[in-house]
Amino acid sequence: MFNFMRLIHRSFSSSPNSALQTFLPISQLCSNGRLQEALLEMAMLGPEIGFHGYDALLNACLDKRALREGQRVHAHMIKTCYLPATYLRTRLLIFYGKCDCLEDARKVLDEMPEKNVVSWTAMISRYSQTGHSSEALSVFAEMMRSDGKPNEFTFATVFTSCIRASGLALGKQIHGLIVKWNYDSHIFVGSSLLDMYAKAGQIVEAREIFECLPERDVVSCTAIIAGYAQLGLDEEALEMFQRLQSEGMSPNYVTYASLLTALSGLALLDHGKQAHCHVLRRELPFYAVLQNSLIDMYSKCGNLSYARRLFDNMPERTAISWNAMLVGYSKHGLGREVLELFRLMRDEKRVKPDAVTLLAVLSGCSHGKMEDTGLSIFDGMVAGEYGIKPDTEHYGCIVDMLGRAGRIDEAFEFIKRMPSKPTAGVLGSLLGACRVHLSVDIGEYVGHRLIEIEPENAGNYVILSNLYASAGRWEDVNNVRAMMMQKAVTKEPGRSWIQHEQTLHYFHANDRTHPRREEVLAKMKEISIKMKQAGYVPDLSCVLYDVDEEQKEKMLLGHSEKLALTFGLIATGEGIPIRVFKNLRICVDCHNFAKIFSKVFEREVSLRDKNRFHQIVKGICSCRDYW
DNA sequence: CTAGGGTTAG
Repeated sequence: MFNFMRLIHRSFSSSPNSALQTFLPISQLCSNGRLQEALLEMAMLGPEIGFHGYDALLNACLDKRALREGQRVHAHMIKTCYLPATYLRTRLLIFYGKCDCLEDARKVLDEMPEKNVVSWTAMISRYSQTGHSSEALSVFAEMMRSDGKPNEFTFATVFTSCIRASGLALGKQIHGLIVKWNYDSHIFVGSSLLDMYAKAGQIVEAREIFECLPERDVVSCTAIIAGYAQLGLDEEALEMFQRLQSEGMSPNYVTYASLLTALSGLALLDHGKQAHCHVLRRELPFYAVLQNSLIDMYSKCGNLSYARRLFDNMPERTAISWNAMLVGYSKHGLGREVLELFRLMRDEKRVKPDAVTLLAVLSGCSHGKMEDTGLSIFDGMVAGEYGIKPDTEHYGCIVDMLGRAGRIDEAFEFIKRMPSKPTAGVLGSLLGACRVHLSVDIGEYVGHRLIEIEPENAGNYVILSNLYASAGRWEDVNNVRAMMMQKAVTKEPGRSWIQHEQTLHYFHANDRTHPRREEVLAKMKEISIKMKQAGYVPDLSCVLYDVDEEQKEKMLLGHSEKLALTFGLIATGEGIPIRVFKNLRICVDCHNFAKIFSKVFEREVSLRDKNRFHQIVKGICSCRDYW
């Protein structure tokens, strides 16, 4: 009896043309992965394939992302005048969406006589995932107009498009809606919502939403970590990472990518290496995103050879991989390496250079003292050679480059030639150059225009007053300071830090907070004598206060990077390299001090400031005194 | 059936 049944069964499945058995075979063939045979079967039949048959076919096509096969199924429905129900139409929509045929998906949606939450949401999220934010929003708007009720799936996806396409205003309105409908404590909705606030720079709001979530998971924690890291609030990012771990969650590869951004910012090489080890030991998927952030971390922590090794071993490099590596060379002032790598990138033709690539290349020319090469690359961009038209940022980069080289007049002319109005950033970098090269006339003009454009930015007042100070125009200095007191918010204070035994030691100018400050000051007194014997002459023009010379010298020795260097000398053993980091640009006097320091105490010194690296060995700096 | 977090720029 048993054998007999099996015989019958076999004969059924081996004679596909008999209309009697169609129904079972199609779905069975589909679930066995035999899609081609199922399609053959389909071709022999009419609308009697029915709901289950079509559903199975579409599922199989979706599984394999088999676009042409799916199109045949769709065509078959039309040819046989089969009228699919909302469910099947939605499956069709999802199929087209996942195959990146968004127009076809949209057509299916438009032609649906009855749309439900799932069909609306599937369309919105597909638009959102492929970066079509404004389309996503317009479908959402249409959904609201036609009385469609969004659910938690819809809200979880819509905030991403809000922030990308239309700023925070719309997002806030929708936020109001979800509070009314009680979706705001849903974890998917909440993490998307907090992410939106974080990306808009409203990190306090983001944190509040995070804290109000009834439960937390890796994704919501990662969202808040990434939010902090993207705003440069690196310590807060680290804190949240520790909290994630202490609450027993396992970081995933996205979490590590964001963590590494924060570690790069703080230049915590040891922690970065630890993170790298964890990733390898826990066998997390080693996606390009993660490798890119490792490349960035190593190069920003001064370890270019590790970065390059990772880069060389990548099986599949994205544009971001190339960009991260280019930026690494650029920050170390290695202009020729930047150009060499850029050439390789263009030769390889696997990925196209993007706007950031060209920015990195131009800034590489800038830091590497190769202005003329930079200018000719810029001309190439204008001529369409790289497929990237220069935007404001590229113009800014050229202004920065010319300014750094002391070609202030050219930089000024260049700004006048810009097709759009110069942004505050562009003017700011020219003002900075005027300060460095003591170009008082142009600096005065630019400075006052900048203050008109952004009166709240304290940095502008500071640089302008410094410029006046170095020209000895103390009355103007006082005027500018008075204006600043009236209008501006306080500027970020300069500080330097150094890592010692798993702790970051921070120093401000004339520090009064560090527990070992007395010891550091005593040591500073001692070494300043040795330094002077070795040829250190304090550069009093770096002091921007109208005080006597003795006072000026004292102020110079109080600079935060000198304190950190001195601490490094006390805290570490002979011959150990000292690595100091500063949140602002390093001053000329401190640079000179560090060079002589490295010679006198036989220490390699590595200094990373806001813009770049200085690797100092035996009194010679990798920047060749050009920065 | 539909959903959230990601790396590079200065």
